Amino acid sequence: MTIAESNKEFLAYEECGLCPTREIALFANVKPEDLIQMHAPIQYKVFEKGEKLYEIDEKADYIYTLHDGALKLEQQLPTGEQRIVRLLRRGDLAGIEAVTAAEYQHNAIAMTKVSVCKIPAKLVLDFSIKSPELHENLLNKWQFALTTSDIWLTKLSTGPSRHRVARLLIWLSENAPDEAFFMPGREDMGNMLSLTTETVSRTIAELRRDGDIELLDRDRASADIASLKRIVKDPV
Amino acid sequence: MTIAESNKEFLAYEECGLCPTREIALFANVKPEDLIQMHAPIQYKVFEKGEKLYEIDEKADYIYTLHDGALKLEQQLPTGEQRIVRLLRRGDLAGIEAVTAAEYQHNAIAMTKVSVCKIPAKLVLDFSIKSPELHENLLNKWQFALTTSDIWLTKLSTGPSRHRVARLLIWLSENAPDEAFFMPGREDMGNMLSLTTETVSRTIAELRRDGDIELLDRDRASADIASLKRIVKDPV
DNA sequence: CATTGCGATTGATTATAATCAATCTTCTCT
DNA sequence: AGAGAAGATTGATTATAATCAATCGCAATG
Repeated sequence: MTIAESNKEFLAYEECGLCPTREIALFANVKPEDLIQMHAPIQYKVFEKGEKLYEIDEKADYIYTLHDGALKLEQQLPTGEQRIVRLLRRGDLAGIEAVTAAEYQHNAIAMTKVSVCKIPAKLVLDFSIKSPELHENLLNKWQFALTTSDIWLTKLSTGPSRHRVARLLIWLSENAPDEAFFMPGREDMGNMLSLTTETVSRTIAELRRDGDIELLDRDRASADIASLKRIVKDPV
Repeated sequence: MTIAESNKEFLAYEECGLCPTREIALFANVKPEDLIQMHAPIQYKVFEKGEKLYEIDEKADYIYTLHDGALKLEQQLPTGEQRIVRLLRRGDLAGIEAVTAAEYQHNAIAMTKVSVCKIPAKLVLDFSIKSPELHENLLNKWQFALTTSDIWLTKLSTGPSRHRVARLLIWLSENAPDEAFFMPGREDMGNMLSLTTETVSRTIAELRRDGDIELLDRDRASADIASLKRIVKDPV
């Protein structure tokens, strides 16, 4: 860990007004005077890869805005199968159910080193009534989560393995500014797509042979998006 | 169509306060004085089986509360596959995205004869700021939709066909007061489970032979829930 | 009452993904 | 640098679901 990175752990934004993630997160457009009242009980935190932010059935008192890194929300079936139901990135909210439900509904696990703001749910609920901006943001975040869920159902859980993997890669590469994007481990990918590790691995290998993707790192890849879209017949 | 049924089409609840679905729907607990202001622009409507309430990319100006019947929300892939992402029943909201988004994100199609209230989205958005009760209901409905979506991902899109079908039947039978519950056609079931019509049909036939379910009607069935739960290792 | 048509079922075959098992790679830790 | 562990890949085989193709059953229709 570099010195710069380790410092991050102790860094706290004195005011949410200075937070670089604010404009894409929950507090976008919230009036400065409201923000000042809110920021005090908010904690800035860092989780290492593999750490758990919260777990299923735990009392849901906080919601988290994600500044950096990737986070998975997973559920488990009595048969033992794992299912990753969402993958969160910069600007996304984890534990949003804390606003309306008593317990968390997923295990939230850092897939990379992750930095978040930990916000008391009660604070959000109270202010969402006072601040129309926050109210609107909250509805937007909720809608976004639901839309994403729909995408996962239609695009990532339907069709042959080759299509599913291609669609996941397309989705991962969206919002990635540069060529490279985060590619989770094969097992995690399998748990997002309802496929086994081996099937995902074989499919990735195939796509590599065909020159559709290139692995840059353990968890970074670049892709020929147009080519991937051709596989799933998406408009390029 | 019986006379009673056809009359329904012309029936309108003069006041939302009298609506039998209110307590489980969007306007639960909303103050009577707020309700009186709101109910005027709300229309009571009936759709026949197969009719479309709205379609994808259509301008989203209304949300619908479902009084009776079953409604599917579906999306389509460029490859032609259909995916049913939600199945709505009494008390559920269709087109909830109208509150925050410009266009509908699904095709909404009646699976049975359906009765709804058609509510201008703008009305809901405006009042959700004035009425804390409506605000809370809206958040709850949103959370419920998301939780359901998660269930569909984990329980209906994961594991072997037998498990998926069993889990769908369990889910369908929940909230069904009596023994009988609504069972969609095989093709629709397939589009909920990412399985083909034939596979669903074979699985249903198997469950019938094993005495786990019984078909009462074209679209009604009763099930030995405990037995189904045993199949998917759910706590009985 | 026969006809039509749609949805459901069943059968035969093929395609696909899961499973079981063995390396191979990469990263970590000493 | 070397040992070990975890993850990824590849191979062989089996299980599972898709596909293609009939047939059946039931309800609506003339």
